[in-house]
Amino acid sequence: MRKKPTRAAVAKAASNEPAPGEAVTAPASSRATRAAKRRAAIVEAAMEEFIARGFAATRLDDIAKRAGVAKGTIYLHFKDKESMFEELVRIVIVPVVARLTALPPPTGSVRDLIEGIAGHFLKEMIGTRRGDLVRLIVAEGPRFPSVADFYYREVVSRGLASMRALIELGIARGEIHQNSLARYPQILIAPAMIAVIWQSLFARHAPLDAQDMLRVHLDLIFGERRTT
Amino acid sequence: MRKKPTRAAVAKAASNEPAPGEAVTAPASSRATRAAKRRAAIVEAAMEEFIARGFAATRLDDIAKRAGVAKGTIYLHFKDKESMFEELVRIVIVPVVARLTALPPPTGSVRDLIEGIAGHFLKEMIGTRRGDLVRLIVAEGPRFPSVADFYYREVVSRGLASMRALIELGIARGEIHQNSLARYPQILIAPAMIAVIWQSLFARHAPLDAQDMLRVHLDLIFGERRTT
Amino acid sequence: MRKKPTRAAVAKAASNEPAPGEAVTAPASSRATRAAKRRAAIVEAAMEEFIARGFAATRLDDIAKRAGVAKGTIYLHFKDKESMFEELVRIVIVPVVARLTALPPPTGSVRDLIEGIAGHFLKEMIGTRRGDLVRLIVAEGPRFPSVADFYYREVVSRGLASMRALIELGIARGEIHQNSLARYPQILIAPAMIAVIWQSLFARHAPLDAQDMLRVHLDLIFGERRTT
Amino acid sequence: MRKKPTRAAVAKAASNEPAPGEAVTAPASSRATRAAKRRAAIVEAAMEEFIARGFAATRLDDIAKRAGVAKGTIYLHFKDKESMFEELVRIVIVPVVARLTALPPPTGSVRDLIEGIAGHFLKEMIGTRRGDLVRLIVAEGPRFPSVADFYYREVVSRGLASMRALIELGIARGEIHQNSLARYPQILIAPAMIAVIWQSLFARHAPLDAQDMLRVHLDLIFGERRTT
DNA sequence: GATGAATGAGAATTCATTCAT
DNA sequence: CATGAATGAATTCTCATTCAT
Repeated sequence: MRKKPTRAAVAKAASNEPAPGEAVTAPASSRATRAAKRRAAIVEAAMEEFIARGFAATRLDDIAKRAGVAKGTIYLHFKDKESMFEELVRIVIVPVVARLTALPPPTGSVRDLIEGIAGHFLKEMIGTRRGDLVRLIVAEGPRFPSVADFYYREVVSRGLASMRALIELGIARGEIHQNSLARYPQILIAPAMIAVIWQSLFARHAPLDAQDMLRVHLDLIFGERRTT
Repeated sequence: MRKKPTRAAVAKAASNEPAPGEAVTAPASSRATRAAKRRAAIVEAAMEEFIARGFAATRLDDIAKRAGVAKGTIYLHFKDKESMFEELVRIVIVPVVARLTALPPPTGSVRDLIEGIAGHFLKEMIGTRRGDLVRLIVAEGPRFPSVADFYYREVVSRGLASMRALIELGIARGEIHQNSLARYPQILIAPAMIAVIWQSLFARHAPLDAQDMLRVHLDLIFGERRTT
Repeated sequence: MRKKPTRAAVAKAASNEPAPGEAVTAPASSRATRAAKRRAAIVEAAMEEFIARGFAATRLDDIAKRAGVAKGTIYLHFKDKESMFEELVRIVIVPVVARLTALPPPTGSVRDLIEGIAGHFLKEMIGTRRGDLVRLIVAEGPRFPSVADFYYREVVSRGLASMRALIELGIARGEIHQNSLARYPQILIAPAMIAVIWQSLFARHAPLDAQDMLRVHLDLIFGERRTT
Repeated sequence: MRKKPTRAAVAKAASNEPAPGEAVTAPASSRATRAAKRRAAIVEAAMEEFIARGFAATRLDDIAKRAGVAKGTIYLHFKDKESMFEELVRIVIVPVVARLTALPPPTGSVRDLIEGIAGHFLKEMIGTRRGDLVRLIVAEGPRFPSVADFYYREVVSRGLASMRALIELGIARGEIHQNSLARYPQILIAPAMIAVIWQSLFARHAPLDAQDMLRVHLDLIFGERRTT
């Protein structure tokens, strides 16, 4: 799931105790921390570049420049461009997964729950790095099956499972009347996905109020709200 | 100092013999016809390659090989790789636009109308070149604004306008009860789009019955059908 | 996925062993020194090739081969072929300019002065790289206005100014009787230029004794020497 | 001396009598004439292009376009680019040679004679195609020995012989006092050559009054004119 | 560990030349 | 004869990857 942690990374973790008798000014972390920071900088920079240009058109040179490291340094952290890309997606997606798993405090109506989750999701996605990441995966998926696989396994299937659970809860509570919806939790997600893609492609032609669209869509599922 | 009969040339020479017994009226292919065929072959090949690899990773060499022409021939038809890509999208999209415009024979219920259209759309899109084209545009759009623009202008805006018209008709006829839906025809389209993208990314993990999902989604909008 | 020790790299590694018994003080060539040597090698090689074939017909590949570096290395030093050519001319011309500026120790007769200068000039130019450079500039000047400009500014205008000064000195001292000559210092130079061009074009048909021709020309200006 | 006249040219000259009984509206010339015109157009166009861009950088496509013929037509008249260039120079130079040979109507003083000839030469050369041709030969000579050879044989050696004859006449008549000048007729020509080259390289920096410079130079040889 | 100069395979593009029409 | 579409060798330039310092 996580890839082989790179020779270098391992070495880093293992060795590099300050030589005995050497001044240990910067407490403990020193080397290891700096390395970690570098790695983070590379990941961050790479993500920006990959999103902006796609895999093939991204130059390691630019990543290095943006990350403030030398080109060679990248190879201390990643085997090559391809595995960098694959690891990258993993690294960036993990926190998303965490949030997905740390599900909802099941209070209030199912609609409010979903509206809250989806609203939050949209806020995080629209016009954000994260939203672009989705587009990146759509774009490069076919050439990086392992990325598509990972994304499906970690994000899509889990997300859909959560949605399905919520839908079933809604049905059980009588909030949702259409039983068959549980078969296609994708329908619940679809407008949000569309909104994300819309932003990066057509925002300048026709801005889209994703939150409002979400509400309309939920009205479809839960029935229109009484504005009372 | 150059030249040699070339596999392609040979093949062409061979294939152009009219089948025995066939009328030899038109002196085989006129020069213009030949050129047109070549061009079509290039377009076809290029589309395959671009879809399979994305813009940057596609080699003109491969396009040429697949189209059965020499590399240089491509440059007789297209200025360079970029404009080839841009023109390509236009060329392939135009027939789609035509079909969009030649819209509905307004018979029967709005639901049947939409189900017919969307069903046809899905059948044409899923697992087809055309579906992949959508993914390609999503993937390359940000780096080819002119492509995104064109697609928005010719396909998206028109398609949405049609959908909006249908929704309004549905509302007027009392088939659709949620007026606000007319504000977001995207919602009508969303599941179909999702299905298209799903196919090219996740089909092997979890096949998706797009037609069935469409029905469920329409049930959401029009109310569930009595199975009577 | 790349690499291989490369003839050049091997050669370099071999040649850099300090000769046995040689002082090994300076740790061979520092990185900077190496780079400078490489650059010099490229400049040298490029000059040879450009002179031999002209700008358009020169292949970067050949320059690289002759310089003993990889093709890509050239691009670490020069933006592209054109700017390489332009910089090259500058680089090669600068020392010439220096010598032009470090004028003459004004001893003896003006004629002797000029004969000394021009003789030296001819010795340096005829059958030398430097002479060919002049031809190269004549050849490529129209397509490289910046080169022609540079050459005019740095060499031609300065050279003519020096000549004019000498002519005026000659007039003042009564060695030159034709005042109008100061208007056209080009006349002083002309035979030398002709000689330079002659060498590279017609030497094998009819060798030209440039030094002797120069003497005859100076006789024209200063009056024939008494052979006493 | 002249190259093989090209299969096509020969054929053209030989055959193409109008078919008997055919209307001979456009008298005699018809085919042959048109071909000759074409050829002339190609020569003219090629000369323009070669002068403007040099041999290597000139595209046959551009020559064809400028000449108003198809690219293939060029190959009916010339074997390939190289021999086209070589023949071209010959073709353009021949009339020059003719004029050189049809030399002097030996009237008046030698100085007037030379001033007339050189003046005419300058008028024809400066800022003209013909002047640029000289530069072209200087530029491409080393890569086209046959061109340099031809030019030397037909133009340079003859021109110098003429000059030498004139100088000797001048010496015999007492107009020229420096006997050694006859050894280097190049000196007589040098300023004119310089002027020609100057025009195409430095004219925009510093215009040069070639005729005036010529006069000053002749004053050097013949003594200053009394303005009486 | 870091660096970045060097490498050279690879890709886009050009253009002289051919040849079917 | 003329044409110009087609060819593909040749050339420039890029960039992932390596490795000496």
